[in-house]
Amino acid sequence: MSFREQVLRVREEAIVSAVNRLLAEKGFDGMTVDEVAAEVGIAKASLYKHFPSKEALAAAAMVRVLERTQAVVEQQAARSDASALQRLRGVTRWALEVQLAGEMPSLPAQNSSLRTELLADKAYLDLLMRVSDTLGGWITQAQSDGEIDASLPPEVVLYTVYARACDPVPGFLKAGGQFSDAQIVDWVLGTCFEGLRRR
Amino acid sequence: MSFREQVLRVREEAIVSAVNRLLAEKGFDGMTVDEVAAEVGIAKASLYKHFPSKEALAAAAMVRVLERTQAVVEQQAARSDASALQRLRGVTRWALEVQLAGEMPSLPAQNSSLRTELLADKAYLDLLMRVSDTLGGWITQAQSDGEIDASLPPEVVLYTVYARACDPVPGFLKAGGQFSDAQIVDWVLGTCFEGLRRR
DNA sequence: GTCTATAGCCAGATAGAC
DNA sequence: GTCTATCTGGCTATAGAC
Repeated sequence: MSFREQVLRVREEAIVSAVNRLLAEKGFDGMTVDEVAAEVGIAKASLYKHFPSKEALAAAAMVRVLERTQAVVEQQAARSDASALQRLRGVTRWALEVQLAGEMPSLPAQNSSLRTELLADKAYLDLLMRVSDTLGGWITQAQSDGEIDASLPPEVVLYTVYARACDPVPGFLKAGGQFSDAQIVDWVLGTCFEGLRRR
Repeated sequence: MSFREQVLRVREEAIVSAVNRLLAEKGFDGMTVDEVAAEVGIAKASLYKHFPSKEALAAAAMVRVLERTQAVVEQQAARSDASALQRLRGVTRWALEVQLAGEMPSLPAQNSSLRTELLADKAYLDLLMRVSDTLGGWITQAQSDGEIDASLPPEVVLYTVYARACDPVPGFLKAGGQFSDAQIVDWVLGTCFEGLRRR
Protein backbone atom coordinates (compact mmCIF):
# COMPACT_ATOMS: atom_id res chain seq x y z
CA MET A 1 0.00 0.00 0.00
CA SER A 2 1.41 3.34 -1.06
CA PHE A 3 1.88 6.27 1.25
CA ARG A 4 -0.97 8.08 -0.45
CA GLU A 5 -3.34 5.21 0.15
CA GLN A 6 -2.36 5.09 3.81
CA VAL A 7 -3.15 8.79 4.19
CA LEU A 8 -6.58 8.16 2.69
CA ARG A 9 -7.16 5.27 4.96
CA VAL A 10 -6.30 7.32 8.00
CA ARG A 11 -8.69 10.02 6.85
CA GLU A 12 -11.49 7.55 6.37
CA GLU A 13 -10.83 6.20 9.82
CA ALA A 14 -11.14 9.75 11.17
CA ILE A 15 -14.43 10.16 9.34
CA VAL A 16 -15.85 6.94 10.70
CA SER A 17 -14.73 7.88 14.20
CA ALA A 18 -16.53 11.20 14.00
CA VAL A 19 -19.65 9.53 12.63
CA ASN A 20 -19.51 6.95 15.39
CA ARG A 21 -19.32 9.60 18.06
CA LEU A 22 -22.08 11.75 16.57
CA LEU A 23 -24.36 8.76 16.06
CA ALA A 24 -23.90 7.87 19.71
CA GLU A 25 -24.55 11.44 20.81
CA LYS A 26 -27.42 12.57 18.58
CA GLY A 27 -28.65 9.58 16.62
CA PHE A 28 -28.94 9.28 12.87
CA ASP A 29 -31.60 11.95 12.36
CA GLY A 30 -29.95 14.42 14.70
CA MET A 31 -26.56 14.09 13.05
CA THR A 32 -25.92 16.36 10.06
CA VAL A 33 -23.35 15.77 7.37
CA ASP A 34 -22.11 19.32 7.92
CA GLU A 35 -21.27 18.44 11.51
CA VAL A 36 -19.36 15.39 10.42
CA ALA A 37 -17.35 17.43 7.95
CA ALA A 38 -16.69 20.12 10.53
CA GLU A 39 -15.56 17.59 13.15
CA VAL A 40 -13.20 15.91 10.69
CA GLY A 41 -12.01 19.28 9.45
CA ILE A 42 -12.71 18.80 5.75
CA ALA A 43 -15.31 20.16 3.35
CA LYS A 44 -18.63 18.41 3.03
CA ALA A 45 -18.04 17.73 -0.66
CA SER A 46 -14.89 15.85 0.26
CA LEU A 47 -16.88 13.57 2.50
CA TYR A 48 -18.97 12.59 -0.47
CA LYS A 49 -15.83 11.51 -2.33
CA HIS A 50 -15.32 8.88 0.36
CA PHE A 51 -18.92 7.90 1.11
CA PRO A 52 -21.80 8.21 -1.33
CA SER A 53 -24.51 9.07 1.20
CA LYS A 54 -25.31 9.81 4.81
CA GLU A 55 -26.66 6.29 5.11
CA ALA A 56 -23.33 4.90 3.92
CA LEU A 57 -21.58 6.88 6.65
CA ALA A 58 -23.79 5.29 9.26
CA ALA A 59 -23.29 1.86 7.75
CA ALA A 60 -19.52 2.29 7.96
CA ALA A 61 -19.82 3.16 11.64
CA MET A 62 -21.97 0.09 12.23
CA VAL A 63 -19.45 -2.11 10.44
CA ARG A 64 -16.69 -0.77 12.62
CA VAL A 65 -18.57 -1.40 15.83
CA LEU A 66 -19.37 -4.92 14.63
CA GLU A 67 -15.69 -5.51 13.87
CA ARG A 68 -14.87 -4.51 17.41
CA THR A 69 -17.64 -6.70 18.71
CA GLN A 70 -16.25 -9.60 16.73
CA ALA A 71 -12.83 -8.97 18.28
CA VAL A 72 -14.35 -9.05 21.78
CA VAL A 73 -16.23 -12.22 20.89
CA GLU A 74 -12.99 -13.87 19.80
CA GLN A 75 -11.26 -12.73 22.94
CA GLN A 76 -14.00 -14.29 25.04
CA ALA A 77 -13.89 -17.45 22.94
CA ALA A 78 -10.21 -17.77 23.78
CA ARG A 79 -10.88 -17.85 27.54
CA SER A 80 -10.51 -21.56 28.13
CA ASP A 81 -11.60 -21.21 31.75
CA ALA A 82 -14.94 -19.54 31.02
CA SER A 83 -18.39 -21.08 30.62
CA ALA A 84 -20.71 -20.11 27.79
CA LEU A 85 -22.69 -17.94 30.16
CA GLN A 86 -19.56 -16.16 31.33
CA ARG A 87 -18.52 -15.43 27.76
CA LEU A 88 -21.97 -14.05 26.99
CA ARG A 89 -21.84 -11.87 30.08
CA GLY A 90 -18.38 -10.68 29.08
CA VAL A 91 -19.54 -9.48 25.68
CA THR A 92 -22.63 -7.86 27.16
CA ARG A 93 -20.52 -6.09 29.77
CA TRP A 94 -18.26 -4.72 27.07
CA ALA A 95 -21.25 -3.42 25.10
CA LEU A 96 -22.58 -1.66 28.19
CA GLU A 97 -19.21 -0.07 28.85
CA VAL A 98 -18.97 1.19 25.27
CA GLN A 99 -22.49 2.58 25.46
CA LEU A 100 -21.82 4.31 28.75
CA ALA A 101 -18.66 5.82 27.29
CA GLY A 102 -20.80 7.45 24.60
CA GLU A 103 -19.24 5.40 21.84
CA MET A 104 -22.07 3.11 20.84
CA PRO A 105 -23.68 4.30 17.59
CA SER A 106 -27.43 3.95 17.73
CA LEU A 107 -29.73 3.88 14.75
CA PRO A 108 -33.50 4.30 14.66
CA ALA A 109 -35.19 0.98 13.93
CA GLN A 110 -37.82 2.66 11.74
CA ASN A 111 -35.85 4.71 9.19
CA SER A 112 -36.44 2.89 5.93
CA SER A 113 -33.76 4.42 3.68
CA LEU A 114 -31.20 3.54 6.32
CA ARG A 115 -32.61 0.08 6.78
CA THR A 116 -32.50 -0.55 3.04
CA GLU A 117 -28.90 0.51 2.80
CA LEU A 118 -27.86 -1.61 5.78
CA LEU A 119 -29.60 -4.71 4.44
CA ALA A 120 -27.73 -4.21 1.17
CA ASP A 121 -24.35 -3.93 2.91
CA LYS A 122 -22.62 -7.28 2.64
CA ALA A 123 -19.84 -6.47 5.09
CA TYR A 124 -22.42 -5.46 7.68
CA LEU A 125 -24.62 -8.50 7.20
CA ASP A 126 -21.70 -10.93 7.20
CA LEU A 127 -20.33 -9.56 10.44
CA LEU A 128 -23.75 -9.47 12.04
CA MET A 129 -24.26 -13.11 11.14
CA ARG A 130 -20.85 -14.16 12.35
CA VAL A 131 -21.37 -12.49 15.71
CA SER A 132 -24.91 -13.81 16.00
CA ASP A 133 -23.83 -17.35 15.18
CA THR A 134 -21.21 -17.40 17.89
CA LEU A 135 -23.46 -15.81 20.49
CA GLY A 136 -26.28 -18.16 19.48
CA GLY A 137 -23.99 -21.12 20.08
CA TRP A 138 -23.09 -19.85 23.53
CA ILE A 139 -26.74 -19.33 24.34
CA THR A 140 -27.80 -22.88 23.50
CA GLN A 141 -24.72 -24.16 25.33
CA ALA A 142 -25.61 -22.13 28.42
CA GLN A 143 -29.14 -23.49 28.21
CA SER A 144 -27.98 -27.09 28.13
CA ASP A 145 -25.54 -26.25 30.95
CA GLY A 146 -28.63 -25.29 32.94
CA GLU A 147 -27.34 -21.73 33.29
CA ILE A 148 -29.92 -19.98 31.11
CA ASP A 149 -33.65 -20.62 31.21
CA ALA A 150 -34.07 -23.38 28.62
CA SER A 151 -37.73 -22.53 28.08
CA LEU A 152 -36.72 -19.29 26.34
CA PRO A 153 -36.19 -19.48 22.58
CA PRO A 154 -32.52 -18.64 21.89
CA GLU A 155 -33.78 -15.80 19.71
CA VAL A 156 -35.35 -14.12 22.74
CA VAL A 157 -32.09 -14.36 24.64
CA LEU A 158 -30.04 -13.05 21.70
CA TYR A 159 -32.30 -10.03 21.15
CA THR A 160 -32.38 -9.33 24.87
CA VAL A 161 -28.59 -9.21 24.93
CA TYR A 162 -28.40 -7.11 21.75
CA ALA A 163 -30.89 -4.67 23.22
CA ARG A 164 -28.43 -3.82 26.01
CA ALA A 165 -26.43 -1.90 23.40
CA CYS A 166 -29.25 0.61 22.99
CA ASP A 167 -30.76 0.45 26.45
CA PRO A 168 -31.68 3.93 27.71
CA VAL A 169 -31.33 2.89 31.35
CA PRO A 170 -27.54 3.33 31.68
CA GLY A 171 -27.78 6.80 30.15
CA PHE A 172 -30.54 7.88 32.52
CA LEU A 173 -28.65 6.59 35.54
CA LYS A 174 -25.49 8.33 34.38
CA ALA A 175 -27.43 11.57 33.79
CA GLY A 176 -28.57 11.39 37.42
CA GLY A 177 -24.92 11.79 38.34
CA GLN A 178 -25.00 9.86 41.59
CA PHE A 179 -23.59 6.51 40.45
CA SER A 180 -20.27 5.46 39.00
CA ASP A 181 -20.09 3.90 35.56
CA ALA A 182 -18.92 0.62 37.08
CA GLN A 183 -21.91 0.48 39.40
CA ILE A 184 -24.31 1.21 36.57
CA VAL A 185 -22.79 -1.52 34.41
CA ASP A 186 -23.05 -4.04 37.24
CA TRP A 187 -26.67 -3.20 37.97
CA VAL A 188 -27.81 -3.30 34.36
CA LEU A 189 -25.88 -6.50 33.72
CA GLY A 190 -27.46 -7.95 36.84
CA THR A 191 -31.01 -6.99 35.91
CA CYS A 192 -30.41 -8.42 32.45
CA PHE A 193 -29.24 -11.86 33.57
CA GLU A 194 -30.68 -12.15 37.07
CA GLY A 195 -33.76 -9.94 36.72
CA LEU A 196 -35.24 -7.53 39.23
CA ARG A 197 -36.48 -10.17 41.63
CA ARG A 198 -34.71 -11.21 44.71
CA ARG A 199 -33.52 -14.78 44.61
CA MET B 1 -70.14 22.69 27.03
CA SER B 2 -71.73 23.74 23.78
CA PHE B 3 -72.18 21.48 20.80
CA ARG B 4 -69.53 23.41 18.93
CA GLU B 5 -67.02 22.88 21.70
CA GLN B 6 -67.75 19.18 21.73
CA VAL B 7 -67.10 18.93 18.00
CA LEU B 8 -63.77 20.63 18.54
CA ARG B 9 -62.90 18.31 21.36
CA VAL B 10 -63.66 15.27 19.25
CA ARG B 11 -61.50 16.65 16.49
CA GLU B 12 -58.61 17.26 18.84
CA GLU B 13 -58.98 13.72 20.12
CA ALA B 14 -58.76 12.50 16.52
CA ILE B 15 -55.63 14.56 16.00
CA VAL B 16 -53.96 13.20 19.12
CA SER B 17 -54.90 9.66 18.11
CA ALA B 18 -53.29 10.08 14.72
CA VAL B 19 -50.19 11.61 16.28
CA ASN B 20 -50.00 8.78 18.77
CA ARG B 21 -50.15 6.16 16.05
CA LEU B 22 -47.63 7.91 13.81
CA LEU B 23 -45.23 8.47 16.71
CA ALA B 24 -45.41 4.77 17.50
CA GLU B 25 -44.86 3.83 13.86
CA LYS B 26 -42.20 6.27 12.68
CA GLY B 27 -40.95 8.22 15.65
CA PHE B 28 -40.91 11.99 16.05
CA ASP B 29 -38.42 12.76 13.29
CA GLY B 30 -40.03 10.39 10.82
CA MET B 31 -43.49 11.78 11.36
CA THR B 32 -44.44 14.80 9.23
CA VAL B 33 -47.17 17.28 10.03
CA ASP B 34 -48.54 16.73 6.52
CA GLU B 35 -49.10 13.08 7.33
CA VAL B 36 -50.93 13.94 10.52
CA ALA B 37 -53.20 16.32 8.65
CA ALA B 38 -53.83 13.76 5.91
CA GLU B 39 -54.64 11.03 8.42
CA VAL B 40 -57.08 13.27 10.29
CA GLY B 41 -58.50 14.50 7.02
CA ILE B 42 -58.05 18.23 7.56
CA ALA B 43 -55.70 20.83 6.16
CA LYS B 44 -52.33 21.34 7.76
CA ALA B 45 -53.09 24.96 8.56
CA SER B 46 -56.09 23.80 10.59
CA LEU B 47 -53.82 21.63 12.71
CA TYR B 48 -51.87 24.70 13.67
CA LYS B 49 -55.06 26.33 14.94
CA HIS B 50 -55.28 23.54 17.51
CA PHE B 51 -51.60 23.00 18.33
CA PRO B 52 -48.89 25.64 17.94
CA SER B 53 -46.07 23.31 16.87
CA LYS B 54 -45.09 19.78 15.98
CA GLU B 55 -43.54 19.48 19.41
CA ALA B 56 -46.85 20.40 21.01
CA LEU B 57 -48.51 17.61 19.03
CA ALA B 58 -46.06 15.11 20.41
CA ALA B 59 -46.47 16.48 23.91
CA ALA B 60 -50.23 16.04 23.68
CA ALA B 61 -49.75 12.42 22.66
CA MET B 62 -47.40 11.87 25.59
CA VAL B 63 -49.89 13.43 27.99
CA ARG B 64 -52.59 11.13 26.71
CA VAL B 65 -50.48 8.02 27.12
CA LEU B 66 -49.57 9.15 30.64
CA GLU B 67 -53.25 9.67 31.45
CA ARG B 68 -53.93 6.12 30.36
CA THR B 69 -50.97 4.91 32.37
CA GLN B 70 -52.32 6.71 35.40
CA ALA B 71 -55.68 4.99 34.88
CA VAL B 72 -53.97 1.60 34.78
CA VAL B 73 -51.99 2.47 37.87
CA GLU B 74 -55.19 3.33 39.71
CA GLN B 75 -56.81 0.15 38.53
CA GLN B 76 -53.88 -1.86 39.89
CA ALA B 77 -53.95 0.12 43.13
CA ALA B 78 -57.58 -0.93 43.59
CA ARG B 79 -56.69 -4.64 43.50
CA SER B 80 -56.85 -5.39 47.20
CA ASP B 81 -55.58 -8.94 46.66
CA ALA B 82 -52.38 -7.95 44.87
CA SER B 83 -48.89 -7.44 46.25
CA ALA B 84 -46.77 -4.45 45.27
CA LEU B 85 -44.77 -6.65 42.91
CA GLN B 86 -47.92 -7.92 41.24
CA ARG B 87 -49.18 -4.38 40.71
CA LEU B 88 -45.86 -3.40 39.20
CA ARG B 89 -45.93 -6.40 36.92
CA GLY B 90 -49.49 -5.53 35.93
CA VAL B 91 -48.56 -2.04 34.81
CA THR B 92 -45.49 -3.31 32.99
CA ARG B 93 -47.54 -5.95 31.23
CA TRP B 94 -50.01 -3.32 30.08
CA ALA B 95 -47.18 -1.17 28.70
CA LEU B 96 -45.79 -4.12 26.78
CA GLU B 97 -49.19 -4.90 25.32
CA VAL B 98 -49.67 -1.30 24.20
CA GLN B 99 -46.22 -1.26 22.65
CA LEU B 100 -46.80 -4.51 20.83
CA ALA B 101 -50.11 -3.19 19.52
CA GLY B 102 -48.18 -0.33 17.90
CA GLU B 103 -49.80 2.29 20.11
CA MET B 104 -46.92 3.37 22.31
CA PRO B 105 -45.56 6.74 21.15
CA SER B 106 -41.81 6.83 21.30
CA LEU B 107 -39.70 9.97 21.35
CA PRO B 108 -35.97 10.32 20.75
CA ALA B 109 -34.19 11.03 24.00
CA GLN B 110 -31.79 13.44 22.30
CA ASN B 111 -34.01 15.90 20.40
CA SER B 112 -33.53 19.17 22.24
CA SER B 113 -36.43 21.27 20.96
CA LEU B 114 -38.77 18.48 21.89
CA ARG B 115 -37.13 17.98 25.25
CA THR B 116 -37.42 21.68 26.00
CA GLU B 117 -41.11 21.73 25.16
CA LEU B 118 -41.82 18.61 27.23
CA LEU B 119 -39.99 19.96 30.26
CA ALA B 120 -42.09 23.13 30.00
CA ASP B 121 -45.36 21.19 29.83
CA LYS B 122 -46.90 21.23 33.28
CA ALA B 123 -49.58 18.62 32.53
CA TYR B 124 -46.90 16.23 31.29
CA LEU B 125 -44.58 16.75 34.22
CA ASP B 126 -47.34 16.49 36.80
CA LEU B 127 -48.60 13.22 35.37
CA LEU B 128 -45.11 11.83 35.06
CA MET B 129 -44.44 12.62 38.70
CA ARG B 130 -47.74 11.17 39.90
CA VAL B 131 -47.12 7.91 38.07
CA SER B 132 -43.51 7.77 39.20
CA ASP B 133 -44.44 8.40 42.82
CA THR B 134 -46.92 5.56 42.90
CA LEU B 135 -44.61 3.14 41.11
CA GLY B 136 -41.75 4.20 43.36
CA GLY B 137 -43.85 3.38 46.40
CA TRP B 138 -44.63 -0.06 45.06
CA ILE B 139 -40.98 -0.67 44.33
CA THR B 140 -39.79 0.08 47.85
CA GLN B 141 -42.71 -1.92 49.21
CA ALA B 142 -41.77 -4.90 47.03
CA GLN B 143 -38.20 -4.55 48.24
CA SER B 144 -39.19 -4.66 51.90
CA ASP B 145 -41.51 -7.57 51.06
CA GLY B 146 -38.39 -9.37 49.88
CA GLU B 147 -39.83 -9.66 46.38
CA ILE B 148 -37.46 -7.30 44.60
CA ASP B 149 -33.69 -7.24 45.05
CA ALA B 150 -33.24 -4.73 47.87
CA SER B 151 -29.67 -3.97 46.88
CA LEU B 152 -30.92 -2.18 43.77
CA PRO B 153 -31.62 1.55 44.11
CA PRO B 154 -35.35 2.09 43.46
CA GLU B 155 -34.33 4.43 40.64
CA VAL B 156 -32.71 1.53 38.81
CA VAL B 157 -35.87 -0.54 39.12
CA LEU B 158 -38.11 2.34 38.01
CA TYR B 159 -36.04 3.10 34.92
CA THR B 160 -35.82 -0.58 34.06
CA VAL B 161 -39.60 -0.81 34.13
CA TYR B 162 -40.06 2.42 32.16
CA ALA B 163 -37.60 1.16 29.55
CA ARG B 164 -39.95 -1.72 28.71
CA ALA B 165 -42.18 0.85 27.00
CA CYS B 166 -39.51 1.49 24.38
CA ASP B 167 -37.83 -1.90 24.35
CA PRO B 168 -37.02 -3.00 20.78
CA VAL B 169 -37.15 -6.70 21.71
CA PRO B 170 -40.94 -7.19 21.43
CA GLY B 171 -40.94 -5.54 18.02
CA PHE B 172 -38.12 -7.73 16.74
CA LEU B 173 -39.80 -10.88 17.99
CA LYS B 174 -43.09 -9.83 16.45
CA ALA B 175 -41.35 -9.04 13.15
CA GLY B 176 -40.02 -12.60 13.13
CA GLY B 177 -43.63 -13.68 12.89
CA GLN B 178 -43.31 -17.01 14.68
CA PHE B 179 -44.60 -16.05 18.12
CA SER B 180 -47.93 -14.79 19.39
CA ASP B 181 -48.20 -11.42 21.09
CA ALA B 182 -49.13 -13.11 24.34
CA GLN B 183 -46.02 -15.29 24.26
CA ILE B 184 -43.81 -12.31 23.53
CA VAL B 185 -45.29 -10.32 26.40
CA ASP B 186 -44.77 -13.22 28.79
CA TRP B 187 -41.16 -13.74 27.77
CA VAL B 188 -40.21 -10.09 27.94
CA LEU B 189 -42.00 -9.65 31.24
CA GLY B 190 -40.19 -12.73 32.50
CA THR B 191 -36.75 -11.60 31.42
CA CYS B 192 -37.44 -8.23 33.00
CA PHE B 193 -38.40 -9.52 36.44
CA GLU B 194 -36.79 -12.96 36.54
CA GLY B 195 -33.82 -12.37 34.22
CA LEU B 196 -32.35 -14.73 31.65
CA ARG B 197 -30.88 -17.18 34.13
CA ARG B 198 -32.43 -20.34 35.14
CA ARG B 199 -33.47 -20.43 38.77
C1' DG C 1 -61.84 27.59 11.80
C1' DT C 2 -61.21 25.82 7.40
C1' DC C 3 -59.06 25.97 3.24
C1' DT C 4 -55.24 26.96 -0.78
C1' DA C 5 -51.06 28.64 -1.62
C1' DT C 6 -46.63 29.88 -0.33
C1' DA C 7 -42.92 31.67 2.50
C1' DG C 8 -38.68 30.44 4.82
C1' DC C 9 -35.42 27.32 6.16
C1' DC C 10 -32.43 23.62 6.50
C1' DA C 11 -29.93 19.60 5.21
C1' DG C 12 -28.40 16.26 1.70
C1' DA C 13 -26.18 16.20 -2.43
C1' DT C 14 -23.52 18.16 -6.58
C1' DA C 15 -20.90 21.26 -10.14
C1' DG C 16 -16.86 22.77 -11.47
C1' DA C 17 -12.46 25.23 -10.62
C1' DC C 18 -7.97 24.04 -8.91
C1' DG D 1 -9.35 14.81 -3.86
C1' DT D 2 -10.09 19.13 -2.03
C1' DC D 3 -12.32 23.21 -2.03
C1' DT D 4 -16.32 27.11 -2.63
C1' DA D 5 -20.59 27.88 -4.12
C1' DT D 6 -24.89 26.25 -5.34
C1' DC D 7 -28.80 23.33 -6.31
C1' DT D 8 -32.81 20.74 -4.79
C1' DG D 9 -36.37 18.79 -2.17
C1' DG D 10 -38.97 18.43 1.72
C1' DC D 11 -40.41 20.11 5.97
C1' DT D 12 -42.41 23.44 9.49
C1' DA D 13 -45.02 27.23 9.74
C1' DT D 14 -47.98 31.18 8.09
C1' DA D 15 -50.78 34.60 5.09
C1' DG D 16 -54.97 35.64 3.55
C1' DA D 17 -59.44 34.53 1.27
C1' DC D 18 -63.81 32.59 2.61
